[in-house]
Amino acid sequence: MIDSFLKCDHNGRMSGDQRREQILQTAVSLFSNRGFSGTTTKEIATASGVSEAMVFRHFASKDVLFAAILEAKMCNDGLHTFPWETNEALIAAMKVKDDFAVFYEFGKQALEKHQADIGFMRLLFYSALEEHELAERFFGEFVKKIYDFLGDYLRERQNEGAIRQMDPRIIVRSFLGMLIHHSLNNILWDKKRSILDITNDTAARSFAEMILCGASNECKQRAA
Amino acid sequence: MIDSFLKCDHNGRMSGDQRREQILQTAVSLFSNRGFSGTTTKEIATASGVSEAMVFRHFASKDVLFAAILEAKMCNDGLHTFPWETNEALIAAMKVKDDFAVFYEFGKQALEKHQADIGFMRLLFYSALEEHELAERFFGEFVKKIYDFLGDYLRERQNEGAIRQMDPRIIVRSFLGMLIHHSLNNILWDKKRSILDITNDTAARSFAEMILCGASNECKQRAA
DNA sequence: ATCCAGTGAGTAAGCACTTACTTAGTGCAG
DNA sequence: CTGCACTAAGTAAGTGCTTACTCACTGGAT
Repeated sequence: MIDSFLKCDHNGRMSGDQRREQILQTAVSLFSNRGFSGTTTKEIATASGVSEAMVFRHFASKDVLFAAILEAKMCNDGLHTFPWETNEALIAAMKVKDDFAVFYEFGKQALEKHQADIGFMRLLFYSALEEHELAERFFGEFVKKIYDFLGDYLRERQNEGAIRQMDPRIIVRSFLGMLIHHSLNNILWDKKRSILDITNDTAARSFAEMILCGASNECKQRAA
Repeated sequence: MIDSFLKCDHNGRMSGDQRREQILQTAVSLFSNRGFSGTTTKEIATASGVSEAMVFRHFASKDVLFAAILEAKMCNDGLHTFPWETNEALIAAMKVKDDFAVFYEFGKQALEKHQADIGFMRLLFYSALEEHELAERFFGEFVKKIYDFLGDYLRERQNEGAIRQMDPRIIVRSFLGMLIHHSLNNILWDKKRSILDITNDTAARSFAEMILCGASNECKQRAA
């Protein structure tokens, strides 16, 4: 149990579970860099330091390997832990109805999560383009719930007169748009941040400010 | 010249130029649906109604075919015609400094362009993930100029006191984020629009309103 | 008779996946 | 503690099929 953690030599013989996990991680990295059809089982084997046959001993087919990755990513990588379940600053901000803090905390956590798992982000996009299961499940099990959660909060604040009367889902789409597009720029289009190089904190702050002003009752910008 | 346009029968014998163009269009569709490595030359040939050999008569290799697509897309599909060069409502709005109309017209045109060429959008994303040349060129030759253009307009309006003092590139990123994320939802993640089903007009109107309120001087949302 | 769009039948390399086999670790009877 | 049966980790060398790409050839229009 304990000393299985110490076995970090990738060249030697591993236990079945260890090797399986290692092949899985290698495959995540390769799939996220080159896509499903752009990655060969030979490459996965070589990068894992084993022969191709070992890949097929642990995963019956390339498709099964991909499915195992989905399962692992959906279970481990906090897809079932939502921001409002763990982020205490966010929970506190919601209790006292500090709208700015709510959006700021939510945004910052999202941006940091994106940055921490670029591989998962890329995998998600590949999955969406190639219409693999991951994209659909991610959308159904995660994104929809975010719309519900933020939408509910906004509706509550609308009833209290704090926020302008409009479809709250449009506000959520706008805010998520800012966050995800910003991350996408950093990950995919402008890795060197030549156009805009700001910290996650500045970004979250700015986006929260803008979305709140945009949704506030005070602003008299034409609604016609 | 003229009657070459009339030859629409895909089965018969075509002129070299016609066939080349047809193979190109077929390839665009297939690459955008399955990605580069997910599409075979055989598929392209069959879908074009010719033998594989014909594909290689017109394009020396699969890579050359892809490069030809990039060239065609960059030249034809309005990558060198910017919104502010053709959209008269936008030009007029800028003259009279009707900020809402500027963002509304810009946004609506963008959303409609995205919707009209889903294939190109998908190709762009595949290119970005697979780090093909298209993504880089598109970003350098198109996106950067949009940042410059909208940024310049916003800076001007800041000097006139109409817009709050903040980095105008953050405003541009927020606005483009709303637009592109919305299109991406419709194209990639939520094709059936189960979360949010609004017209391009409603979307452009809402986003323009929100970005302007968010950037206005009036709103007193916390800046700390 | 001469272009030239178009083909059938290839080739060599690469693909996912399998087989037949070897080696290293483990428990346990003597 | 040793030796041996048993199992699990690992491989080399394939399988048949697909891939990108080639070439000698054909038939219809000018």
